[in-house]
Amino acid sequence: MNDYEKTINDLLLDIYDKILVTEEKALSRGIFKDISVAEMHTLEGIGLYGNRTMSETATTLGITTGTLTVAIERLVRKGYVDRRRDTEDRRVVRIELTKKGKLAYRMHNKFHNLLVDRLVSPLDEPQRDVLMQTLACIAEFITDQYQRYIAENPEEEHKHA
Amino acid sequence: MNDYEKTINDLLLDIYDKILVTEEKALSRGIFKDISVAEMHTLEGIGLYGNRTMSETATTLGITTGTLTVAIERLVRKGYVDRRRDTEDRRVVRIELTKKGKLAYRMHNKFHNLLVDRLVSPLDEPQRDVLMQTLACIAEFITDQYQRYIAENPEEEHKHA
DNA sequence: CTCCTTGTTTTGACATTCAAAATATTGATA
DNA sequence: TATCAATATTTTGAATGTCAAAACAAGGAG
Repeated sequence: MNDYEKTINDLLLDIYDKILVTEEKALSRGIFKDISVAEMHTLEGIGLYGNRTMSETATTLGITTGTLTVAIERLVRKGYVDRRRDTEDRRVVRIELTKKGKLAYRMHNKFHNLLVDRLVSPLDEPQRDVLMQTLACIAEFITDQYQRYIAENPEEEHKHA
Repeated sequence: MNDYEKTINDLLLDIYDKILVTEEKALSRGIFKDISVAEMHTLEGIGLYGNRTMSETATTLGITTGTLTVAIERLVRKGYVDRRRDTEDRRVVRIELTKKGKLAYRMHNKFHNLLVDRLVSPLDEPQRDVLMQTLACIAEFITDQYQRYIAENPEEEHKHA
């Protein structure tokens, strides 16, 4: 491990260490004090263009449907999510963000947007291309690793969005 | 947020998410199957040069002492940590990694190093520069937010290592 | 109509976390 | 020295997040 790699490693550790706490605190002070990072993640999984089923959403989030049932239970109670049975196939449950849920989603996204903006704004056009290539390359590698694990456990097809 | 920024955002989220899952799976299939990511994090908090107290370690990890007590309980039972009362001040409890704990710590470090190595090895020089810049920018952004939170809560000085 | 399949919920278990109460020890002081 | 406040840790009770497996409900093929 050379100096460059060591620095990258340290940066990654630092980011991972602080990001969760920061997000959690940002949430707990905002307008939507009553949802956790995990719950926000669930809102993201449902997405703005709702009408997705429980299983679809669970797959997106990489959790079991049982876990999602419990999470949705709470989010419905808190008024962030709407849930109703499909009229065509009454086994299916459709979930959707309420107005409040969508608002929370957008507020949280602002945090991400701010970060990305900060990231790309100092870069000129060629550098932006390089950034895109770099991230694409890393994403490809890590997806590869990820798929390898999935391959060993074919039952868990966590198709992360 | 334009298309370019949206793609960057999606790539970042995807990478973030998959690195976490990869780490978790790597642990659960490695030699030390019986410890979770959180437990490994606790081992990291204790560090190789042991003899730290419960409170010191809890502060490093950003958790309460009560939470740490429970975690250490399990890690002692599993043979990763040694715990004994300080002979000078018998209120104090000193914890330390066992041989097995140190081995696990080092193995996990290797995993990180290998991951970073594989991540950057396909990148050319300009890509590496952009990567470094980008991570530094993210770390700065997060640290910034993080500091803002610390400033509002001076009592909780999470001095992350 | 029966039975298999599919989508969801329920249940039981465990990990992680906090806040607050309980416990043990120290050190200062009346 | 006996007492008491402060300090370090553990214990307790509660919430959240998670899974696997069982239970339930509905659809669809014969």
